Amino acid sequence: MFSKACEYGVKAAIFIAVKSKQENRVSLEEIAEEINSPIAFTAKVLQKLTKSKIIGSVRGPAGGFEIKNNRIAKIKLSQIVIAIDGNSVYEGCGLGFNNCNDNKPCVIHHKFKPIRTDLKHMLETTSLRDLSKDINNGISFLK
Amino acid sequence: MFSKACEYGVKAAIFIAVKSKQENRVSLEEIAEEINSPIAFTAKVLQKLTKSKIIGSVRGPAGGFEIKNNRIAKIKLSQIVIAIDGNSVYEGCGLGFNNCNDNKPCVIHHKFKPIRTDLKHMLETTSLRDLSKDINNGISFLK
DNA sequence: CCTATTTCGGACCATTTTGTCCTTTATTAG
DNA sequence: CTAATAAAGGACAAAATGGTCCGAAATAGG
Repeated sequence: MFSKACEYGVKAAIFIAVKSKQENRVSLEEIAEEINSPIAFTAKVLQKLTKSKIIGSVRGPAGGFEIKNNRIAKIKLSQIVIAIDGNSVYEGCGLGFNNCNDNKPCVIHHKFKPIRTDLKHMLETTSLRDLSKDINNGISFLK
Repeated sequence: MFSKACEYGVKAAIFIAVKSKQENRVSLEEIAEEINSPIAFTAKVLQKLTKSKIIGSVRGPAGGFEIKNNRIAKIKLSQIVIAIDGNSVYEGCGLGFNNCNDNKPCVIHHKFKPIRTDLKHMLETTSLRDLSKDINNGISFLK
């Protein structure tokens, strides 16, 4: 469904949100440790999220990644997915056509449409705040 | 969502179903031409579908691929997807965990579950017959 | 039986994705 | 200013996926 890079990105963003609410910044190493991901590869993913202004980063001692508290509820899963995987999940046709639409549908277009719509809606309405709640409650996990 | 191989597999199976209803067998070349796919790669995909007994194949002159008419309504999209991509679409967690379930859910488990369930249901209830109808009516296309 | 046809199947190549390493750049503290 | 720290970013390596090529095996017709 999503690329590995995107999976790491979502997990990392949630962890950064959790930590940003509590205390301060988190380092790349802490993140990779927490979400059980390869360090250098995770760095690349975080760079994408930083360039997309989804997370903030500060270099040097006591630096790391952070998300301003007032933004945590505003950042939606859709933003992270688009920043990393592009909008293929959104626009992509189930059979890979790029000229498939309501007027000129591929054979499975109408079967896929409602599922895609639901997925899109879910991604656009689920915020980092929603997801970080369960972490604090110990209900869900990241690794 | 699905691999290229799987996309070709679905398209090919639908075309074979359409042709099997009308007349006789179709050759690899005809299939690749019709669904606009690389010939040799399509051959590999068709081999998988043949081994999975989803389609039938006959070698030699006037050979090709076919689906017995009484099977067209019974073959569901889910069978093709599983034969080619495995059951990752079914069991896979949205964040790639392999130990994620209702009791021990990942952060987005509950958000993903209904979407995955709908997708599964759609794949399990959509048959080659359903899909080949629109082709004959000229409503949908394969390339 | 021979030949043409068509799928089967193994080996190989290309591209994309995933992952590593190392140098540069920014920043903080002493 | 210097040293230590941590992200940025380029170059490279490994693995997975997508795709090609060619000979072997099956089969039908003459």
